[in-house]
Amino acid sequence: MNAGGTPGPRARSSAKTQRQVDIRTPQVNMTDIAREAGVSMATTSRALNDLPGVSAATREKVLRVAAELSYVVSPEASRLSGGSTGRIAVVVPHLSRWFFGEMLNGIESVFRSAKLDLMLYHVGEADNRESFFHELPARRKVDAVLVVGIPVNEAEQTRLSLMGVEIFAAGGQFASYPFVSIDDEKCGAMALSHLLHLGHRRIAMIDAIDPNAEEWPVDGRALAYTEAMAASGHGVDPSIFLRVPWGPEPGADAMAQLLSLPDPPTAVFAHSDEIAFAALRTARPAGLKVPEDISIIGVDDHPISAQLDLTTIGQDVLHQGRLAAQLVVSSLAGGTPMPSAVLPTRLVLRGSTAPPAVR
Amino acid sequence: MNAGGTPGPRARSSAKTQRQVDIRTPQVNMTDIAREAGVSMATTSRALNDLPGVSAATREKVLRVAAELSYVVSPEASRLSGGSTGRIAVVVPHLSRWFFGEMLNGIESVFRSAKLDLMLYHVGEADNRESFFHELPARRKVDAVLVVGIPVNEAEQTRLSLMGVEIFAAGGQFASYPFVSIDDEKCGAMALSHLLHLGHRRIAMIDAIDPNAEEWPVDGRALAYTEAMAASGHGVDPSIFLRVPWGPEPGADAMAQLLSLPDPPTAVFAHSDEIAFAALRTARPAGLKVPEDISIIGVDDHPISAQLDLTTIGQDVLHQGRLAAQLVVSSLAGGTPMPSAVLPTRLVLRGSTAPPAVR
DNA sequence: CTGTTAGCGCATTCAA
DNA sequence: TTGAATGCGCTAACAG
Repeated sequence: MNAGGTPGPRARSSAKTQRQVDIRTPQVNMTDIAREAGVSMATTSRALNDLPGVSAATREKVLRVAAELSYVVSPEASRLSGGSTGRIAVVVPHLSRWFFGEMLNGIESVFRSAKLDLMLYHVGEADNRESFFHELPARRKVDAVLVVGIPVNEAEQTRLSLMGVEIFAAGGQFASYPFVSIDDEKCGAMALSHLLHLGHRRIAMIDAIDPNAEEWPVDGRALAYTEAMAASGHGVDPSIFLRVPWGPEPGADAMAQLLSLPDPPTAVFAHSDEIAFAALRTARPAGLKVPEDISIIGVDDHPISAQLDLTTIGQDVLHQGRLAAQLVVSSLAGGTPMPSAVLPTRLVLRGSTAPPAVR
Repeated sequence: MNAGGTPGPRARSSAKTQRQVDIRTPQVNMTDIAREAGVSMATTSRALNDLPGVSAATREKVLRVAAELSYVVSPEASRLSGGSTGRIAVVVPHLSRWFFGEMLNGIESVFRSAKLDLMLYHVGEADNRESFFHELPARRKVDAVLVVGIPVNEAEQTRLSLMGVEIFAAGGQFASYPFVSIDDEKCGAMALSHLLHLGHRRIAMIDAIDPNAEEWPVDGRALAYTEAMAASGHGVDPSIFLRVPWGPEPGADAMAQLLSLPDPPTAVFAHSDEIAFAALRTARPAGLKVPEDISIIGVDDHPISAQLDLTTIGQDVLHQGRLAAQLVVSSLAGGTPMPSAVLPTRLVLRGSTAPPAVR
């Protein structure tokens, strides 16, 4: 009976939050724009979704009306009825480090132009990581997951793909799912090659490890270090191969430790620029000049590195982010999948490295 | 006819992306768990949503079955049927600057524990800004918008509130909507007070302006500078009050310009630490020692500031982010609204400031 | 305390 | 090329 034109259940009496009145602007829905455009909902839907089977004139009219009423499809309803969510989850292990901000920057720009919404998730500790992989994919909250800088283990991969969510990676390591990154080993090799060519023999490394991660096979940069040292015939001296948690303090402590050695290194390869900054900062008060007394090289080409005159192995993080996002977009679009990409790194020569002082 | 037990419309032939087969794991839905638990969907829903009116036994049984089948309610369906979206839009003007990363960090942590999803939007240029405010609010994509570091103009506010989306701000300025920030004027006053107390008379400011913004009433830090200089009786010399675009290069250029003056300043107040870094970096090659020849003070207490021994006006960005997010959460929860907050700043005394050299 | 019923807004068959 | 009808999975009245 009430199927006629009566208000019906539309006027919900606002269950829990007894608000004054439900003054919400009447939400424009597809029915409205269909009526306004003088066509059926089916046609409206087709026009809006750019599907075939709609005359140009009709489509244009629908789009115009939709624009006028500033209508946007409800992602919930669209989703429920079988479409995609139009959302991508981006998972990062850190938010206040330059590298991840830059990645987000690149990723966001691509998603924005593809009209995809970016859902940001910060997974640090193991527990929230577990809850992330458990909860997020559930019920298809997103169409895909793009993880930045961290590995996804087997179980997590399985869970995601079971839920129909594709995985992509940026800035991590080579993975079984599509990814974009640099070659950390080559990166390390470049740094070591530079130092060795300068004539350094006693080269230290301050490697940064993530206490929360236990799955990355081996840190490529550290691997390159040990290999290069071994290959050069100098061998790896454990006392100058330090692995510390990421951060300024641990980095500074490691540097101090190196400098206090009876036979300190003449050069230091820092896992990343931010660690190198700490090393630079520690060398000076210790009475050492960079690069005269000790050379320091980092990785990233952080914006501040130029200001500190730090020699580094540069990578184009923004580009990695963009490329990874494009990987996602193109894959979702369904065309031929883009291949994973390994981006080049480059030696950025500045003033923090020089030949060792003659003894 | 096909209403019986035939595959029916479930086995969609995947319109655009002719995938191999639709091998998706059969999604468990509420109907399944209701059947399995031997109760109705309504009861199941109530049990799952922790609503009253369900016997303890029944509830437990439902929860157990749900757990066994690792079932999670579909947020889409749940929302469609009348709830909120559970999503908050966070709008930032920059992504690769420390300040914004730290803000995101704080914000994300609160949203995560409140089980809200964070949708990240980067609005830089005016055009994408316009499209953001035009597209986003429509159709309840989010329950609220938290803007970081930028103002929202009247039109944008109107548009959002019309769509039933509440606005909140973090790290910006005082606004008509709920916000959390520091007092930029007081912040500037602290810096100036410090320099004046040290005995500086000729104090420069390198202010960073955002070329894209035109709406912030007046930059509080710059205002404090001009006021303090005027109040101290030294007046404002336009030749040492520089306003440049944010960034290392503009900052360095500004510093170089100051140093090339016939009567260079003895102290520099930089809009933010990152500008101060550039200033530090520029002073040295020019043959000036910091702080002996020139004092430099920044704002933020960026992690690298400690390493560069930069005196600065510190602010707790992480806390601002958290507080702002809590503002959103509590408001959405519907209880008594939390008040806007102005967080304190502090003088972080380091080695880049000292009394001016006696002439 | 529990089940029945009716949509939420949209995409998608199928028939026209 | 279009329209009418159906259901996506769930919540919220309303009865029992």
